[in-house]
Amino acid sequence: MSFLDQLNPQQREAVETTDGPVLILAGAGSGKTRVITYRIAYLIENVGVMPESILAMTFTNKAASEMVERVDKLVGGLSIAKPVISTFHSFCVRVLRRDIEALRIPSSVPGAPAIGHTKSFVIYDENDQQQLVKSVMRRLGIDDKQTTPRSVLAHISWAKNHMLDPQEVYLQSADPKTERVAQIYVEYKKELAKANALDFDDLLLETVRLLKAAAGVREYYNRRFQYILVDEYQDTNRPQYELMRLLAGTRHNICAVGDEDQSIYSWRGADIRNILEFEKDFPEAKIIRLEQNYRSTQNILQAASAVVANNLKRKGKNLWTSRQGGTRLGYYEAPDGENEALFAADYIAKYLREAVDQGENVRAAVLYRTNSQSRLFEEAMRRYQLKYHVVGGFSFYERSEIKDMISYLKVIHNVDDSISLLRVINTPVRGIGKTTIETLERVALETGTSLWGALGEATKRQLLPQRAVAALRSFRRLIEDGRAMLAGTYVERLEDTAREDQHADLPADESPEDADVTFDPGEDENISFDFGVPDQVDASPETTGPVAAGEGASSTPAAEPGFRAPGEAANTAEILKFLIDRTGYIKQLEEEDTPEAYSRIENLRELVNAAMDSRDRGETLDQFLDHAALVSDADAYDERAQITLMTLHAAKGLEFSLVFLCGLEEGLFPHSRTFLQPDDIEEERRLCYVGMTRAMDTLVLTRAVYRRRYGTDLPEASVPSRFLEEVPAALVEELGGSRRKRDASRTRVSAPQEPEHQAHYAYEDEDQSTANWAAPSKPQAPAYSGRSYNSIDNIAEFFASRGKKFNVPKTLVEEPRGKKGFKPGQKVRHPKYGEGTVYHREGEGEEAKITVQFPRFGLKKLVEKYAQLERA
DNA sequence: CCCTGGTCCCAACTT
DNA sequence: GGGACCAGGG
Repeated sequence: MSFLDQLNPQQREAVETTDGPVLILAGAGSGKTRVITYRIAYLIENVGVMPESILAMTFTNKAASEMVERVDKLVGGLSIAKPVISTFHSFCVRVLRRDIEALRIPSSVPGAPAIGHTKSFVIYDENDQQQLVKSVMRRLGIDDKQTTPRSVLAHISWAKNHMLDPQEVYLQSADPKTERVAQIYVEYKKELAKANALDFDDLLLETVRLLKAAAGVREYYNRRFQYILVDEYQDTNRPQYELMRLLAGTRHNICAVGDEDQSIYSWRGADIRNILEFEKDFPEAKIIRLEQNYRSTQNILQAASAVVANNLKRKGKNLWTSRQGGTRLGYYEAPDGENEALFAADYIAKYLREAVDQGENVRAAVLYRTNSQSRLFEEAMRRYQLKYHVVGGFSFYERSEIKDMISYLKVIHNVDDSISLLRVINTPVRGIGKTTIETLERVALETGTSLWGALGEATKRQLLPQRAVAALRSFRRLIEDGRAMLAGTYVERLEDTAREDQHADLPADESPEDADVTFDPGEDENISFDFGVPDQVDASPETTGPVAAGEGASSTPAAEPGFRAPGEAANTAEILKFLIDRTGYIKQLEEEDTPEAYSRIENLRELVNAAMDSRDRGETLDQFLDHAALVSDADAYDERAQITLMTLHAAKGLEFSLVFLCGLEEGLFPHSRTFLQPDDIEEERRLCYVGMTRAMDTLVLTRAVYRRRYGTDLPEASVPSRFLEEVPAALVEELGGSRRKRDASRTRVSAPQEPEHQAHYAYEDEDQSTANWAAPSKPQAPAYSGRSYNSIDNIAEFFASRGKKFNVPKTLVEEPRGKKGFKPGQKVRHPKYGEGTVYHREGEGEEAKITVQFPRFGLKKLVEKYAQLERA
């Protein structure tokens, strides 16, 4: 095969060793993804393996979708059947949707339903989990001041990742706090079961339990998947490891790929021993090392290797590259976080411009330790009118209006989902208040049912005032009608709906109000807010997979795209429209008549669009919900974006011509929470290694001398990250910063190495500023106080004073004050959001804020002075 | 019962 | 900078 010629001997061996266990130790940039994808192609084309009997597991959706794409390029069009390439969690959901009921056990009470989850289970995200823990703690009377729900949840998750059940946590507990956690854990589990819900960790745990307990199910998957690949093996945790072993069956055609130097998820239970002891698990294993790095220059590789060499717990390896030399690493020491971000924007702007001039297509990334650092970089990029893409951060599915609608869908899908029910029972307000809910909760507890069950019971027992009963009945009908639509048995009840809500007297599809939520068929495909990867991953088993849509007793038979005949099951989009309409959700927002409200309406339309897309893919409601739970818009990693902002964790597996590694300060990176454990520091160092090795040509390290912790606090002086000290000085070039002698603690900057630069530093004017470096723990006002470099003018001034050729964009320096004065109705263009219409204006002169409606981004409030708006 | 505004924490990484 | 929670008035 011709594609094999593109591989080096080790890669080729890794591809061609198809049978038996193989461990591929793949150093950074050594062509790991290439090996996996070629191996899949080789199995299909050369060995004649059926595509659908290949299973590849990754950690992130990003990695999965990239792999799908690359495999498609190699073997696309050969067959309709595709290999299953999926994250661990997505894979588990599919298995559970098919077979979880095999875990059900008959009730001890004759005639009572069996115990255990059904196929209609819902997935609880972190928020849901937190609500659940909170309510359990409230009920147990545990003060959540000392034991916060957060910490309890973290503890429970830790236990789950190590496969400890509540009893084991209790037995191992040595302090009252852990005992309380065990107690909460028990109740938490019960509540999940009652709600027919699984949390993220359960997805893995229950799948493992299922494959262990149900031999038939296990055999089914063992027959189905003959070749298994596991990516990022160094980051597998205990449940993932067991899952892998169960799936490998007795055939052992397992191929694990990993790099112990890139293990960065131990906090999620990843056990580095999995990779270190692969040979013990599979004595017949073949080990293949990929040590040629194709990505980075020698300088970058050498620097990264020097840093990670400080770790004691590693096997050690020799990565080499044929890309001799290269530019030295840059180091820039910014006075503060704002300046650090502006420097990055400036540098990247120049870098990209030069590349364009030379006809090169390059990509740059800004990497940071914590998500909250992104804000400053975003602002800087906007000021420089640079197009950028942020990975992570806020999610579409985290917006309250979206969560509300998703919760409605979840309740319709599974009425026992009490957390979701609680969210929507009075949203929009329908007169069901605290007292009513408390009564329901009490009844639910007494009768051992979910809140939905309590709803009927409380009405029957006449425990509530007439008003509340009426409100509850209205809510109940809404949900029942939604369920009837789903089942295809929905019959219009005019007399009910008319009394309840004047909107409900028409089926969703024909309602005149539909203009709010529906788009013309010709148009709606184009108005898609990109909040998910194209779901080839989930779609693949549709055609061939074991988890066919609507199989068995699934409550959600597949719906035809387009309209439906009477009596046929409604699809997700139709139910959504029905809900929006019947609850009057949009109508209420319209009455609010605020920019924010219209923005929410816009988001709801996007949700309907998403549901229509889902329908067109032939997905059922549960698949739509699974997607919403597992695939966040953070995964919409846009490869075409020239500039990407993200955390170091999110950058794993990616590469960029230029990488900015920012915030290299003790306490931030390495993070302060890792100081206590030497092992944690080693993990931070690996994270640093991962970040550095993302760079192909240019790597710039930066640090801010002063950094603000929260928005308004006084900035604190920082100590340079220890990782900076570990980079060999010979490989580094100072980019106008004041990098002092190696040992920060004894530095008084008494003898500046580069006086001409130092002298220009504003904070050098005052003696005390240098003292801050020696005693950084004490929060202190910046020594350059009185002069803030946050304001635009000062930034320009600052750079001017330093004599640096650091061109702050013109618009920053010469403010076109009052020149614009955009008025409502006017069309404008924004560098990031594109064309929009001015909606509202408030304030005077340069402080004026204008609200602009952008077709794809909804309403944005912008300060006219800063927003780079143009007439369109 | 509902809405508002003030206050108190907080923020590590991800499925 | 911002979400979660609570007190107090309508």
